[in-house]
Amino acid sequence: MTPIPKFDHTNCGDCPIRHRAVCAHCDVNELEELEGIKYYRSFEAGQTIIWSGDQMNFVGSVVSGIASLTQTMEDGRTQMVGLLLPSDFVGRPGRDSAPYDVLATTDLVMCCFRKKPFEDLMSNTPHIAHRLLQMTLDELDAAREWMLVLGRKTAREKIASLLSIIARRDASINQKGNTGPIVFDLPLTREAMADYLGLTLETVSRQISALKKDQVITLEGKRHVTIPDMGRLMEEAGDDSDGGFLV
Amino acid sequence: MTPIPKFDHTNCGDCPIRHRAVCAHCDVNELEELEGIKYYRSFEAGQTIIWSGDQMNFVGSVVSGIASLTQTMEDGRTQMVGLLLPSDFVGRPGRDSAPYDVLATTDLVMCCFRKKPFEDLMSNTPHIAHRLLQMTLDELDAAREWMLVLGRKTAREKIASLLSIIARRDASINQKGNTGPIVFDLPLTREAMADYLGLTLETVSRQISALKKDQVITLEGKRHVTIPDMGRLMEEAGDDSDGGFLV
DNA sequence: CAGATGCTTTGACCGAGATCAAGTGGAAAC
DNA sequence: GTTTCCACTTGATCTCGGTCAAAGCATCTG
Repeated sequence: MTPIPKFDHTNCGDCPIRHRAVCAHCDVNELEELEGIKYYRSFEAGQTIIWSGDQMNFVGSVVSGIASLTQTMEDGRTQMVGLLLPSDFVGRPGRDSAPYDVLATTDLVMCCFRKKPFEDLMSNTPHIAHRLLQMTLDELDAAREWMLVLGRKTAREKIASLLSIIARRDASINQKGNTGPIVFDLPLTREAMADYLGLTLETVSRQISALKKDQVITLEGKRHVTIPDMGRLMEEAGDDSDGGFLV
Repeated sequence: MTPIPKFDHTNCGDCPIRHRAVCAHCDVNELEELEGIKYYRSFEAGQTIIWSGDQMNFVGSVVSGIASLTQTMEDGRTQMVGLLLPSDFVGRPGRDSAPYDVLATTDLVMCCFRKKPFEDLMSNTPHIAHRLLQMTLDELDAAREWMLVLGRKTAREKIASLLSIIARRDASINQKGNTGPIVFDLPLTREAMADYLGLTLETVSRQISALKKDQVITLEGKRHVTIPDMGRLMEEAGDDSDGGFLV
């Protein structure tokens, strides 16, 4: 059994997501207030964090790991509707039941705030509300980008799109020079990718094999991906290769 | 040639979207400030309001009519990513170029604010910022709902989903008693529906014919729809028939 | 070691929806 | 009136991705 990831810093100043999360714009005093109501929770890969319809008595930020928002129909068809990376926000102030299942896709640490105190704090500190608005607008843009992928792209383009998103994010975190091949590990199973892309896991597998055969990507094992030419991948994704993207 | 729709009220107090738009929570003083920077613009059906990539020097609310946000790939494939109804907000404070094409789907009136003054006003009036956050979160929910439709539903379910969304909205505006058949006019062409649903216009047409044949809907002309049994339509859409929806 | 178990790959076949191609019907234009 | 136009419908055919089925492969278990 995987040990639950440990996490025990308590000082926001040391926090790895300090300047990207909902608290990004907070000054020292505001941060102190937040420290008063925050607590950490860890989840292991596969765990359900919140069930759709459940009461949500906290909101929070992903500190490390990946979570996903998922919708399921009665007959079992499921669609991932959000991929939450470190610094992303979970929960909606002003609403108390969850509209989606929230799953830990990898081992995960969250920085949680009890909902009521957070809401109170939010109404007094415009910095938090403003940052949350920014983040929500960014998520809305991402969701709309994804609607194009779901509605109009072919299976191959969908896979290429997902790979380029993951690659881009990884590049933005690791801050490397942007020349040379990009290397990363897929944080999702084939099934999770399928749920994200509106495909079956078989099709995901086939398209990954095809991209490998055509040397758009290289695979070591099932998860370790190398992208020799990012421009090529973007073409395969059907995007402008100039890739004018905000991260 | 269709005359451009007229609109000449200037008093926010009389405005039909007064309590649903971004100004919903404003008090009299705030409203007065808004009145100072607002102006109306009319568009006729089919006009492009903003091109993707253009400088946006205003933001605003849809007062009447319907606008759509659309993304287009180089080869012409297009996906609608937003359907803007009266009271919905257009534009993003803090960004100056548009990420999508904005089209007038029907004749349209917008209440516009020059961007800079609006941004300034927003930072001083939490009522506006807060309302905008609410509205953005609602749009994000709608976008995620739509991701399930695009990713996992069949063509028939997609059409039924779109019809039930339009029906539900119409019911919420017209505030009728919720018994008896629902009647409305489709505000979209077959092609616009196809762009919304990630289908071709031929498939849209076929599925509408099929729903008619199966008596889920009745058609007079091409656009006038009657829904004898809303529960039945929801079943066809693949939704829980209890329809726990916020409007 | 053998046997599970979970994730992944691959093959064979099928069908929903796309594509290509006419044709309909109503309203505006001449 | 008839011509044109546009939104829409319907048919025939093709194809991409889904479905069903089997097997590969790594890790854990006893």
